[in-house]
Amino acid sequence: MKKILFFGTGEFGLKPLKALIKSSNFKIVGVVTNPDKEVGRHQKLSFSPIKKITLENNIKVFQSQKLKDNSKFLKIVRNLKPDLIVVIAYGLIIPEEILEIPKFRSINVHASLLPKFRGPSPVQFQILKGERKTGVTIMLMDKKIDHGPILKQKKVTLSPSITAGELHDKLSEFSIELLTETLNQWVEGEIKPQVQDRSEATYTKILKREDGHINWSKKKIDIERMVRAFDPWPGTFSFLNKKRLKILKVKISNHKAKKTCQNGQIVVFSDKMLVKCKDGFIEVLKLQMEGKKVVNASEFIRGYNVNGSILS
RNA sequence: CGCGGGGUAGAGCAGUAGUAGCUCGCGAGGCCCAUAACCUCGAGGUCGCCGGUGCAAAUCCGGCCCCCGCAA
Repeated sequence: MKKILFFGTGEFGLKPLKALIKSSNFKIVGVVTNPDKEVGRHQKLSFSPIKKITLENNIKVFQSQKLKDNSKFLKIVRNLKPDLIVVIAYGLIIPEEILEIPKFRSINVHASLLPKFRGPSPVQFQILKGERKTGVTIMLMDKKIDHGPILKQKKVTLSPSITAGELHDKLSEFSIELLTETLNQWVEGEIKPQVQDRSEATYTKILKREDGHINWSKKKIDIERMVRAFDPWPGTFSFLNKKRLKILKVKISNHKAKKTCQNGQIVVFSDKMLVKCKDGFIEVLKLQMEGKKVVNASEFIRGYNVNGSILS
């Protein structure tokens, strides 16, 4: 049984971690996850689902603000004598001196077809860019982010209506089998790592809340993709009368815009809510006014008199 | 005690002291070849809960419950 030290914080690694815990070929000797945070409306201290499942299985949890130049943590890892390190959605950069400890190296699961969409937000950016294919890559880690040699990769077709949340769950699910299969073959020496083609590399940045602010002078297809790409996080929004209006679900409209319409202007047509953008209208289907509940556009129109108002 | 908005008819909203309203939905009838369109009439609310101050409270004061935005 090979000993694995697992690094993970995000939901993405939850199911794969569960699978490794159950696996008879591997033993999780510890889980490293980000420190507990004050979270939610009342700033209550809470910890990640990864930590919860780890504690439930009586596995040691390590939480550290920083790993770089942290000799204490380095010592802990050395003492655990892991055969492998597995990193999924951890959230911090892991120093090379730690990655180099295990005999079978350190392995990362990444939600894109590397070398494309390296970086922290592959799921969102693949939808944003309108990719047709996506997938999961299992790779060896080195000093650079998402740069190491590929062990295994599996492609999936990307549905044109999927949201980031749905794709995230789908790829996470998809990772379970791929990871265990890859690890088994890797420790048996059955896989030859393939170096990434550097010339094909693209990068994603970490998304911030403000990135969800819709620019209505963009094309309708870009806005539609953005709404799906940022669902559920960071979400897309606009402002109506200085109040924040979350735009939760939209559809590309085929209605022609009059010349007098300006970008961001709301046009109520029948019981539809259309918003002017660069090359036509986006139909808003579901939205939420600050402090209010989520409503369908038809309900929203009845209560608020917004025909002709401008979203900014 | 992180900051803030809100709980009014089935739905979404307006209404800061004096007999509760709008849009939609619902019911009945009408117009029409016909209709999700239009017209007429109608049903449906103890205004989140409890207490207080007023001649009078959805509206002012206090407490409680629930929902939500920001922030993380």
